[in-house]
Amino acid sequence: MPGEGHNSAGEELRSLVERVERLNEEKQGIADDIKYIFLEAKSRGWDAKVMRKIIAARKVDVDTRQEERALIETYASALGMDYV
Amino acid sequence: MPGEGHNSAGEELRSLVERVERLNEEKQGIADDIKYIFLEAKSRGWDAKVMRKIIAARKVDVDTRQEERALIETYASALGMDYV
Amino acid sequence: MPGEGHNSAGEELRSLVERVERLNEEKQGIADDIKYIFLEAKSRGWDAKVMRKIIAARKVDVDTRQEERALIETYASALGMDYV
Amino acid sequence: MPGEGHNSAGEELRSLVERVERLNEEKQGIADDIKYIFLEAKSRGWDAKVMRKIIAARKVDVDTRQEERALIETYASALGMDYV
DNA sequence: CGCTTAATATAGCCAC
DNA sequence: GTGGCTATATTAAGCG
Repeated sequence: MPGEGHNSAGEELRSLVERVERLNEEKQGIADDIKYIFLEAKSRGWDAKVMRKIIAARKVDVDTRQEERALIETYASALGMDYV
Repeated sequence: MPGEGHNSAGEELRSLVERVERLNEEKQGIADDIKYIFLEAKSRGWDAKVMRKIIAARKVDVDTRQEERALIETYASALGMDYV
Repeated sequence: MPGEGHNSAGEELRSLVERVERLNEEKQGIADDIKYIFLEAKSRGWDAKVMRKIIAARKVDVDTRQEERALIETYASALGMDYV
Repeated sequence: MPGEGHNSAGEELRSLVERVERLNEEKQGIADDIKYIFLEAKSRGWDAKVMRKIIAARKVDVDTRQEERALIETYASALGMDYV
């Protein structure tokens, strides 16, 4: 452990731990906000499961996906595989 | 799907989706901050894995933790294992 | 814990634990075999990273993927999003 | 890509990929077997989570485990925490 | 509340 | 040997 013999070692650790805990709380708060939005959407008749799929799909940048496909297809064609 | 026939249905869905996406970005930002703190801690000589255990332990009370440990020791003893 | 008072409880637990451990060893052996194949492929000039992509792509059944896309596109069109 | 111009290059790649796929299937089969054992254990009243901890513990020797625990306690004490 | 799926954490591997 | 990356294992969330 760092700072052996210095009484400030515990303070440093405490500070690091508390910073993480504070951020974890913020993160949880945001997760709660998201959950609330899905509840709201559901109450308006939308399907949360499909919404999640859309959000996941949008997360993958189109260009990145196309680049990946080009790379994959180069090799896939060598296998004669049916990659749609 | 709600609002079939109203052109505002897509807008409502879009709004909901974008609100979730915005919050997801914030959440990811915080996750990155946390990761950075663990890197900083590591660079100062602290063990990130142990820190995570400490942070998890601070979330549950002493009794709960003792019960979990007692259960593990019971299983270990049933196997004739040295579990310290 | 089950079998409280029966001396066979520990035997049952031991049996379950040892079955899992045995299977874990087998699984590890196969993982080693796979690692060896990638080393062999590399020595023949193939790119392991791309091979992994191909393997992952083949794992997703084409029909399943197309069904998912149809579902996603239904909703995506409501957002006017450019899902390629 | 190796063997450019030789029609056997694709076949070599295919062979490598299929060998990996075959082993992945075997590996998955074993993973399923393990999952089944935990279900069986659960149905007999054992706690799968505790069993996993026991199995993990059996992989490391007593000294290592004691050192890890001592480190956690050192951190906890630096924070003035009750860690039992 | 159990069962399935997503998020997170850990560990192993590879390249630098 | 350190740091990023991938894969696995564990945990939490969501859904019926």
